[in-house]
Amino acid sequence: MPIASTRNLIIEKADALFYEGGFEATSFADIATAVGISRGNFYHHFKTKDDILDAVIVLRMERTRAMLDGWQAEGEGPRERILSFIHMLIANRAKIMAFGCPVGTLCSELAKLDHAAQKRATEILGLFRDWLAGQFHALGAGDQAEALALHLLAWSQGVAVMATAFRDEAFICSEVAGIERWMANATSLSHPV
Amino acid sequence: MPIASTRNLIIEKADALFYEGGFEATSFADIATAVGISRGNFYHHFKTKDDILDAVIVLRMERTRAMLDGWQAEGEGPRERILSFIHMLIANRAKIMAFGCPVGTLCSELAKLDHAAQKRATEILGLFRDWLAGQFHALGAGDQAEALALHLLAWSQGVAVMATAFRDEAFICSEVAGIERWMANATSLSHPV
DNA sequence: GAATTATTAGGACATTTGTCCTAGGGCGTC
DNA sequence: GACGCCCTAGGACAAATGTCCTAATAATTC
Repeated sequence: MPIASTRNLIIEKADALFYEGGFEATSFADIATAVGISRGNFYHHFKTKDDILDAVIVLRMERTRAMLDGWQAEGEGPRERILSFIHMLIANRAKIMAFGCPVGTLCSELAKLDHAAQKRATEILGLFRDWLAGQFHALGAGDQAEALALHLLAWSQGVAVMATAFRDEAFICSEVAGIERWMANATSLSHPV
Repeated sequence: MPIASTRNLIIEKADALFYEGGFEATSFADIATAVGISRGNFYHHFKTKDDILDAVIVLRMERTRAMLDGWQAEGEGPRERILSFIHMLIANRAKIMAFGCPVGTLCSELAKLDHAAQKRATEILGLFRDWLAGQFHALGAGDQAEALALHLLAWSQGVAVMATAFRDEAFICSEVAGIERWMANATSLSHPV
């Protein structure tokens, strides 16, 4: 856990505000107010808004890596690890219904803004993809591992978008159940989708 | 086809700009420039930015309804109609890779902005859901029809998000092929997912 | 304790934002 | 030809935006 320096506080609050309100709609003033510092102080830590975005992406990458490493170290099998990933949809359902998936919505927004950081944001999705591919590989999926990983990522992204649009908690649960059924079906894993 | 009045031109351009740049990031000036009129003229047609958004949503609803009605009238069976829906992912892949799904990204953005129009935007997704549910019902899915419709909608939304993030055309194609396989499998249709 | 650096507050700056007003031009109707 | 009405241009307006400067304070180093 990093020290609670002003800089880290800014990144923390910016992370939440970018998630809950979007990058474009969140202003310097919003973040400064949330942190409780003056706008002038802000400039000492971050020269531009894009610099904050970069820092937020770095933070999210570190947290994602830490989360994946944590699941990896828990000692259970790849099937259980994949379920840990999927159950994020349940654990974070309230926030997902309100704001969507933090990574997916950021990638979408940055794509529309034609923002240089979009590539880096996508790398977070890449972390999930590679980690999931590793799990599927361990399950014996062979060269289908990455395709299965991408498919599962897309599935969860779709659930997040729909859950946000319809504010439908039951839908999240039924889709997660569907993924669990899909995971339990060994045949599906050698023949993707 | 509506007449090309200034008002309709504004809605048309706003529709494209909202899609390609996002609602929040698109300004009055952007739309006025795209249409080729002065900002003052603008106000005569739309009092607020939200009014334009409403008009854009109405336009998209009409176009969606027209598209669905068109597929309905083509005389083929429900299975072919559902495939028409899915093949939008292929037909619009260039735009989807650049800007995502017009409806999904709008719903996500409006959710973050806590915008009053989010509900209306979601109704466009509702049109697709109800139409798809009708097709699944015609396929004999019974009371599973709506669940299947939501699942397929989520699937396509997920593909759109991933395609945007990774700019991956091959992924779109392979997922569409997966959906076609899923559609061809009658067993899946009585046991969703 | 002095010197240097890091951090802070407050505000300036030009630009852009959404919104709104006014004045005039083009139009058809009496 | 005069009237009224829709449409248009241009700009005014306060507020907010990202960016940047200066001066004062706090912390660290010697």
